Amino acid sequence: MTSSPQTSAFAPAGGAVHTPKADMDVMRCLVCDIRNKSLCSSMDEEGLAALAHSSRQLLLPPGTTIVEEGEPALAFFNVTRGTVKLFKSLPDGRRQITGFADAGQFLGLSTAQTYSFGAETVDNVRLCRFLRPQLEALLSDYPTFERRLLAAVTDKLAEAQEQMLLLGRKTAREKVATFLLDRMRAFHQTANRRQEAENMASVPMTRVDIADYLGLTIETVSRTISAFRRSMLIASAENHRIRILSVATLLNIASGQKAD
Amino acid sequence: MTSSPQTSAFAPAGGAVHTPKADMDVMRCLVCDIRNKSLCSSMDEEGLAALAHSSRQLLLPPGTTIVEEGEPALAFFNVTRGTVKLFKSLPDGRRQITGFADAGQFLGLSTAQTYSFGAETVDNVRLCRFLRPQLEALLSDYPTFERRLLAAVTDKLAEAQEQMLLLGRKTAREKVATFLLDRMRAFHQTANRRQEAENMASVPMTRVDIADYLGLTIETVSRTISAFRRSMLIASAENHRIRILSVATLLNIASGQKAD
DNA sequence: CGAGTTATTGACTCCCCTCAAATGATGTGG
DNA sequence: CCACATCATTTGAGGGGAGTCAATAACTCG
Repeated sequence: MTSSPQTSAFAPAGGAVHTPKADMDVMRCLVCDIRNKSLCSSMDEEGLAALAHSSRQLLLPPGTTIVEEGEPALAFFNVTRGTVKLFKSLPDGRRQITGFADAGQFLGLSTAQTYSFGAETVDNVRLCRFLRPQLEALLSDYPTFERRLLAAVTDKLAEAQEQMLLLGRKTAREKVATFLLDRMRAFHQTANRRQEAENMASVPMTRVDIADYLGLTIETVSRTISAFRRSMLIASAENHRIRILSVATLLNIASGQKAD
Repeated sequence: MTSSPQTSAFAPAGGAVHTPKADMDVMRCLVCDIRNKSLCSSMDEEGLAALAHSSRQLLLPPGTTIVEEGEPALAFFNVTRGTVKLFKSLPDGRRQITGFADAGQFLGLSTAQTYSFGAETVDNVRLCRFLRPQLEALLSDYPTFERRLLAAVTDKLAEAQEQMLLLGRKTAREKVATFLLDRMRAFHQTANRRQEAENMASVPMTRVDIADYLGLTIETVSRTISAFRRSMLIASAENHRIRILSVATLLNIASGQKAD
């Protein structure tokens, strides 16, 4: 909504006077700590400025609705901090979480007029919102950006297929093992210091969310995690974190070998 | 393989002498009966000629492997007739079919060096194969084609999310009802004559495939279909076809209402 | 510290799986 | 055209893994 005059430190010479706010806005993507990950990595400096110009940054507390199933698909988002859950529901309230979008992931793409899924923040989330016309302009103006988005959606599809294998054919034990390893990888990718990330998994979501993601009940999730803890495969850590004590064993379990 | 002399009435005037083979090749997409559906619909006549030039047509019998899990991802395919199954497997043989690609659907997209899934024909299949460099050239040369592919992948992702809801949260009864309705829609889209397609579902795949698609066993699939038949919700027809007698009731079941 | 939320653990149930056998469909050669 | 082999599907009987219901324990945050 705010249409501010945009002339930045990197802009070609010109005498325009501009507000600090506008300055900050155009800088946002250039200094963003995930500009080299995610879709944004397809952009050069000029492109990053265009991204900043096309988007608006949002800071949202845990449990905030980002998009609602069935509502008009007006915007596209890029997560730059925190974790978002995507889900679909049945009329009686049964819910399936189809994925978690961590920092660097996008969400909100739709060819239909309305969203076919809901999205909600898990923890404190920072994201960039692109309204649809602006996203389309970016796609047209920056072929590398469009190519990068195509690749990102393709990756998401491969992920979805992997998750279908999990939901349709894995046991509870295998599901939870897979989940913990995935969370370890996610933490590894988003953690600032690699050292402390070693064998650590970030699990900011509740048991309800985990159950709805794995197609289980909270009781089964809880029992399975307890069993892993008793078997010394994992150990609890502070701040919704779990330390993986035996990656190899969990890998075996996750891929269906019956090795304990 | 059979190259029959093909010089058609639609060929542009011009004195160039060319082989019948080349003629046929360049015409293939221009006369394809699904050129207005699928990705190809993004192309004008010149584009269709480019498509034909970039691809090779394959005719495959049932049970033929198209791509193998873990093999180099060298090609991209567009199904123009028949049905293809896509799947992922666990080391011990458990399998999840992640989708069926009917006429007009694509398959084989991958950002990785290797395919993360397998694909096999269900019945007699005709498809167009694009080698990777040629696909990439098409994407660069025809922006509308790339945009269309992005939309197609986005749709596939939405489908995958719907299937995750099914796999994770629906009962056997709900799964089978959903499947039958989906097959009805698929038949509706690909049938030549709309009249006979009314309430008809094409089910060319075996019980094993259906079970692996729905995350069930063949016995449960069979029992559930038998129960629907006894309840007069469906009736068997010739040629792997099923007539839906009560779409409304099946819709209720598929969406989780307990209405019989 | 207490009220509300979230997680764990236990006892029991049930839906779907497993194992097994019969029936039906498809194709092949005599 | 039929006998026979093979494969796919159906149906039945019984068992088990995850769900349901219920109570307790452990957080979280005024």
